[in-house]
Amino acid sequence: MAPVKHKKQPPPKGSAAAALVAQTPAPVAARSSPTEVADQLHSAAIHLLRRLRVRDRESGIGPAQLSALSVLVFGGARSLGELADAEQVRPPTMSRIVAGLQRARLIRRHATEDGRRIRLTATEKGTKIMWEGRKRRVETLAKALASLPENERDELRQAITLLQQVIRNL
Amino acid sequence: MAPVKHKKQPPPKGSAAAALVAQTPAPVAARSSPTEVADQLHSAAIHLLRRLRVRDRESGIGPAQLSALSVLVFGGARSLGELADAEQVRPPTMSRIVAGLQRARLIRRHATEDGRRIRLTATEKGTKIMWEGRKRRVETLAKALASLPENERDELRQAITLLQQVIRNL
DNA sequence: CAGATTAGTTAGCATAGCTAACTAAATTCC
DNA sequence: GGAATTTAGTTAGCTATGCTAACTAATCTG
Repeated sequence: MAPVKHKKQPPPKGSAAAALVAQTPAPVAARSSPTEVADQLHSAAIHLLRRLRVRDRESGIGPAQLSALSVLVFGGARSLGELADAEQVRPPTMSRIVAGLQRARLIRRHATEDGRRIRLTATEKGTKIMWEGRKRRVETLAKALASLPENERDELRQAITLLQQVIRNL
Repeated sequence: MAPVKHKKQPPPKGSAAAALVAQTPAPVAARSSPTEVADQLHSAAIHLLRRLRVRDRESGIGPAQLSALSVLVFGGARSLGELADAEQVRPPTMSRIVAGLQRARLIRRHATEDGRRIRLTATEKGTKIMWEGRKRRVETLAKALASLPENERDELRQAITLLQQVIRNL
C-alpha cells in the first residue's frame, strides 16, 4: 500500500503517521507496568482490527452480522438471547442483526419446545461465506505474520494464550 | 489453507460464554503456523475491544468520535483529511465526526493559509475527557493484567512490540 | 486565465447501537 | 386452576457511523 503522499504541506506539528501507533506518552525505557501494557495493547488491538476490517467489507456483510454469524458457524447453534450475550449486545440489537442475516439466507430460525425461544443455525451459504471471510482476513494477517522469524511468531502465539486468559478475567 | 477440523458443538447447552473466546479449532498441540496465530489474534482482538467498549460508553461519546479525538489529543493537531486517513475512514465520515466533536466543544477548527484546509485541535475539555477515558479503559485492562505474574506480563509486553511491527506491515 | 486537482461539505442510504414499550409464552404462587 | 410475574423476542424511534455521489471553494498547472 502506498504511503499516500501529500503534495505540499506545512508540517502539522509532527508527522501524522508517527502518531498512529505511538499514541502513548513516551517511548522511554519500556517497562511492564499493567498500565503501560494495557495502554499499548488497547492501541494495538484498535489498529489491528481497523486494518482487517477492510478485507471484511469484501464479504458484503456488515461487521455485526459477520461477527454474529461467526459465533453460529464456529460455535454452533444457539438462541437469540445467547447470541446477544455472546456479542455483548442488547436483545433488540441482536434481533435486527438476526433479521438481516435471515433476509440474506445466512441463518435460519427454528422453533423450540419453549415457545418463547428460537434456535438459530447457520445455513450452508452462511457457513461457506464465513469460511471464505475468515480465510481472507487470516490471509492478510498471516502474510504480515510470515515476515516474523519463526521464534518471534512463536512468542506471539504464546502471548496470545496469555491474552485469552486476560480477556476472560475482564 | 489448512482445513483444520472443527467439530460442531452439539448442544449449545453450555453457557454462551464458553464459545466466546473459544471460537478457534481445538486446544490441541499448539502450533505457530501464521494461519493459526492470525486466527487467534483476530479473535482475541475482537473480544478484547468488545469488553473495553463498555467502559468507553461512560464517556457519553461515540467510539468513532472518541478514537478521532484520541488522535488529536495524543498525536497533535492535523487536518480533516489527515485525520480521516489516520482513522481509515472516508472524508465525509470524518466530516461528520468532526462536526459532532465540535458541537460537543471537544475540538476546534482553525483556518490555515491554504484556504481549503482546516486545522483541528483538541480543546481543554476534549483533552481532559480523553485522559479520563483512557484512564478508565486502561484501568479495566490493567486490573485484568495485574492477575498475571510479572514474568508473563513481561512476555505479553514483549509480544505487543512484535505485534506493532506486524501491524505496520499490514 | 482556463482547466484540473484537492479539501471539505451536503445529501441520501444502510447498518448498528441504545432505551422504552409491547406481545406472547412459561413459571410461580395463592 | 387461574392470576400475577418473569422471561424471550419484537417493534418503534433515536443517535452514531460507515459508504458513494455530487457539490462548492480554493489552489495549482500549463
